[in-house]
Amino acid sequence: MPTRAGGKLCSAVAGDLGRHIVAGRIGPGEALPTEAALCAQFEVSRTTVREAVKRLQGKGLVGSGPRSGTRVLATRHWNQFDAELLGWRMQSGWDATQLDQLYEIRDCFEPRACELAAMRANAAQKARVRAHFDAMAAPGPDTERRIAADLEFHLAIFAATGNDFFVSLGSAIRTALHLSFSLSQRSAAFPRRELRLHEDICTAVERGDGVAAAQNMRRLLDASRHTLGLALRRQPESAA
Amino acid sequence: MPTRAGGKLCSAVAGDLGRHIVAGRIGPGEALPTEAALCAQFEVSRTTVREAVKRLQGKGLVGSGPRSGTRVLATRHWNQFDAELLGWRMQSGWDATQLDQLYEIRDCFEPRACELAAMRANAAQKARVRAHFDAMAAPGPDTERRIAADLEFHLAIFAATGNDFFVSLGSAIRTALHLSFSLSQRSAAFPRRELRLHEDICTAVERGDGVAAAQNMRRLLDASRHTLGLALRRQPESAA
DNA sequence: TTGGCGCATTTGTATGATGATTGACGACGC
DNA sequence: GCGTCGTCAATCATCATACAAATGCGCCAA
Repeated sequence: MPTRAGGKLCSAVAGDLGRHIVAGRIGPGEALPTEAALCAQFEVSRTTVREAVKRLQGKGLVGSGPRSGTRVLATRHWNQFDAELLGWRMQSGWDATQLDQLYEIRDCFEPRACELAAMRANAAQKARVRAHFDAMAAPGPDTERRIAADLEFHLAIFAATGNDFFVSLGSAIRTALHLSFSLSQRSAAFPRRELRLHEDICTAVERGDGVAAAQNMRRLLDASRHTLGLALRRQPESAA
Repeated sequence: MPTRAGGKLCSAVAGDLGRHIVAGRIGPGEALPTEAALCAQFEVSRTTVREAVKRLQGKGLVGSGPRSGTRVLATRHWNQFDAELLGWRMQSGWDATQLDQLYEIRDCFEPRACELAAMRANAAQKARVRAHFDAMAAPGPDTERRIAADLEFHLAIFAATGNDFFVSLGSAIRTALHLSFSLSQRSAAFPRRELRLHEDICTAVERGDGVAAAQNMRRLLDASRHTLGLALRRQPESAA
């Protein structure tokens, strides 16, 4: 298997620079050190520095030009759905506001993804969703594996939509989901309600009941928010 | 202003490779030509080739490793929300299925974005939305400018949500929106209904009426779909 | 004051060389 | 005959150096 992330040094430099940028230590509009300075700072060759910077360019973090140096672009140019970028943001600290924004996004597309999955999933896709639920529900002390199963459960639903954009969204927030799953300490006290909601989603998808699947996903997101102690900014339509 | 896309040659090579890949001319799992071959093919140096490949790596299109060469990754690794990637996909042909997938995503995000914008936008943000609507509604033969105003209208709504993810989504699908706007030939026969719906959205946002804003955006998306001759996969809740 | 021009700095591109990693193939032992 | 292990070679990763191009800044002159 080819190394997905490419080389090592280059990735390390890109990661270091990326983390510095997303942490705000080099504000938008400011220039990065010159290539020569970066070479000295990281003790690597100019080739490596340039390849690292090219990675950041591809994510919309920086733009460069002769004489003006390499400058951090405004955040609106950043590709917030880039998996690496999200990872860097998380590692640089992740406050309640950012987590709230993430849930706002999940609110948008996860219920809808459930609905589409229920409407379109074939037998194999449904089986995968069920399998990941089973792995999640299985008793045992292996918290890490349960979190992984939870994550795969959500990703399987995205895959079942048959829409590449949903799949991509899933990959993008994979790390973020992993964080939020980890945050809710569910080792011993996995909320029974959340587990039940997962099962309800699973069943609804298998039945092809899109409305129920979406509804249960909304409830699950609300429950997850509650577990994390976040405010409910969304109007709970279960009240309507 | 620094050149946002970075260099020229490097970007050209990355674009050529990217287009080839998204067009499926180098299927997932297949290997790209070796660096030496690419140098010969594009008549550039290895430095340029490697920097271009690094850009593609950053987008999840390819992964590389010694001896195995640089291989195209499975589409699930691709960052579908990358603006450049979307642009390449469009330039490589854009069939009804892909356009439909795009609208499925817009269905998820845009109504909710309208709702949030209505709930949170400050005076300046509301003014920007209104200004772009005015530019769009202004009479005149300048179709291109009207399309640009339409695009900015949607982006302004994303910006007004105050959620970075929405902003990023806006940038990501910017090119796609531009295409879909262009597809619906609205030079002379700009559908009056769509214009009206834009105004309704604008007014609802100004009033702070999130529900109405979202509802009107749903109608606008449906109308836009209709204009493009796409099937309505979504259950129109206006019937409920 | 203002206009243009030149220069220095920084990025962009090219080239050649060396090292590190890994997949494949063949040799060897069981 | 089969499996394991070591060698080999292909390919990417990194480094070092050199030159070209572009552009912001300051200087100079009108």
